[in-house]
Amino acid sequence: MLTIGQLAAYAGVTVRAVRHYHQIGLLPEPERDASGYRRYGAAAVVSLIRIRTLANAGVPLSQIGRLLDADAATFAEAVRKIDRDLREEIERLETSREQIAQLTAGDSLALPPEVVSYLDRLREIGTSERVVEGERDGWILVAAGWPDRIHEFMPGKIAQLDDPRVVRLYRVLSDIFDSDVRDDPRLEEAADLMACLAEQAYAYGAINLGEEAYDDLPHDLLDALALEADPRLVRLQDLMRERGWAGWNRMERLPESPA
Amino acid sequence: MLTIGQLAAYAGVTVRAVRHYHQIGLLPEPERDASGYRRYGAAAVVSLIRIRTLANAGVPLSQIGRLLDADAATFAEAVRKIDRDLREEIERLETSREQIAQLTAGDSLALPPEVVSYLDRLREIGTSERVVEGERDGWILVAAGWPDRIHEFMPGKIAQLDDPRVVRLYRVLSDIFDSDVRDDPRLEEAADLMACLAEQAYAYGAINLGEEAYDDLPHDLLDALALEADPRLVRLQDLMRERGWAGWNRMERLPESPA
DNA sequence: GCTTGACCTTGACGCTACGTCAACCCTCCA
DNA sequence: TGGAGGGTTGACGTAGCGTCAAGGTCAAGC
Repeated sequence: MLTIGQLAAYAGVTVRAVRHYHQIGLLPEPERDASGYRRYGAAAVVSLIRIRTLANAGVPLSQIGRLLDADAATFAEAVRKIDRDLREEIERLETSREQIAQLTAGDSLALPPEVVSYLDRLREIGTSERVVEGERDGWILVAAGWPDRIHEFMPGKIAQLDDPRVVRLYRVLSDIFDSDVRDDPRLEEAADLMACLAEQAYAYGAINLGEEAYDDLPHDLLDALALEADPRLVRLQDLMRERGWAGWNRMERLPESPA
Repeated sequence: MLTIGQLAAYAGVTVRAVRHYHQIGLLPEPERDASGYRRYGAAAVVSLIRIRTLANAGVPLSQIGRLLDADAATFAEAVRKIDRDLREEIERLETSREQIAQLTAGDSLALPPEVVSYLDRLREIGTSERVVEGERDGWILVAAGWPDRIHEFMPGKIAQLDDPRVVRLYRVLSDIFDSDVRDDPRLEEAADLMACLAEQAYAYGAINLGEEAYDDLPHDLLDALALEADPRLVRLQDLMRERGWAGWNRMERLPESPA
């Protein structure tokens, strides 16, 4: 007669595993000797080896019991199902591997490559890290909610960076938000630039077009994100309203009012 | 301000997952409103999306916190390690798939193919299912403990089945163990056959040879297995001893005694 | 003002396949 | 006779949430 340790050693498993199989009813509890020790016969070794063979093949313990005394057809069917599960799991992990291969560093996290190069170009034209991070977070929201449509936006955004007024705008914004001045006079200049750009876009019809096409974007979420990032943006929003523009991520021309 | 449900919906995760991230400190708990509800800003959506991006890529939650604000070098190193882990896991599952592909049906469980064909040949020569199962269990023990050496045994065992005396032996044993007779007279015939075969093997030197080479086999375990399977084998063992042979799986010639 | 349904709260157990104490008992060997 | 090295049960820990349970809250329609 064998002790639990000897049984485990013969089958190449741990004592704990054997007790676990007892607990879940996979291996029947053997007789105890006078001192309460479990005592096993040679047949238990065979049972245990058969269990381990299936377990090593990736069969969940909950199914091994049924499988061990199933007919050939049932067995084959179960084996097919387990193989399917394994294939799916492997595919999930392969996908994970591809995903992490994309994650080289900070920016690329949750962002498609064209946005990453847009952010890089922002840095090149002298945009401060704070402002770039703000842009990044905004694009993360867009990329998460509208992964397909982001490809429509980016070419235009990247092209904008060739406009010297846009470059100037980002530099001014960088200066403003890198300082701690509460009512920065440079906010006026920024507002002027933005109004000017909005005017142009409106003339080209880009804004009306956008209004319809991008109606489902989470503009309020993007607005909230910006305002959370820096309260001075509230002031900038006011200045824009003075110039006849409302909204933040989506510009709207206000009805003319007696100023 | 967003409720937890809205936050979760924006990021494409479950409410439970968000609460879990709070619990493990991955996502900071937000302020509560008057009624105790959690209220989130837009920045929380960005944080949550960044977390999910890493989690979807297979990064364990316990590491995501460190990773989100790590420098590029640390990040790259961590990504490499995670990729290694994923590769290992995939390889383990691939191995599992290969294993279950082998497990077509009953016998092949835990047995190499040559043993399976040996068992099939046993059936062909008219061996009963009970005896075949006994043989199978014995070979499972041998295959588990000495997976390499089993290739040394099998050719000889398969060749033995061409000997009409061996065929006769298995048929007699099948008859005996399929019946319920306690002191079956056919046990005598079985003993005669076994003694005869042992004598021949001894003459060819197969037994002495085996004695040294297979000294490390678990003969006592194999003996125990047989005796557990059917108590009538004890009687057969006695009969063999009368004929000058001891042991069961490994025969030994007894010293001649005045009988 | 009341109901109803959808949403929020905390707390707790469940899942897989065991690993790892803790606290204690039993056996064997020098 | 004592110590090493077995064995016993019981309980918690792992990863990442799912899924009740037992309530409190909110918004809408009557």
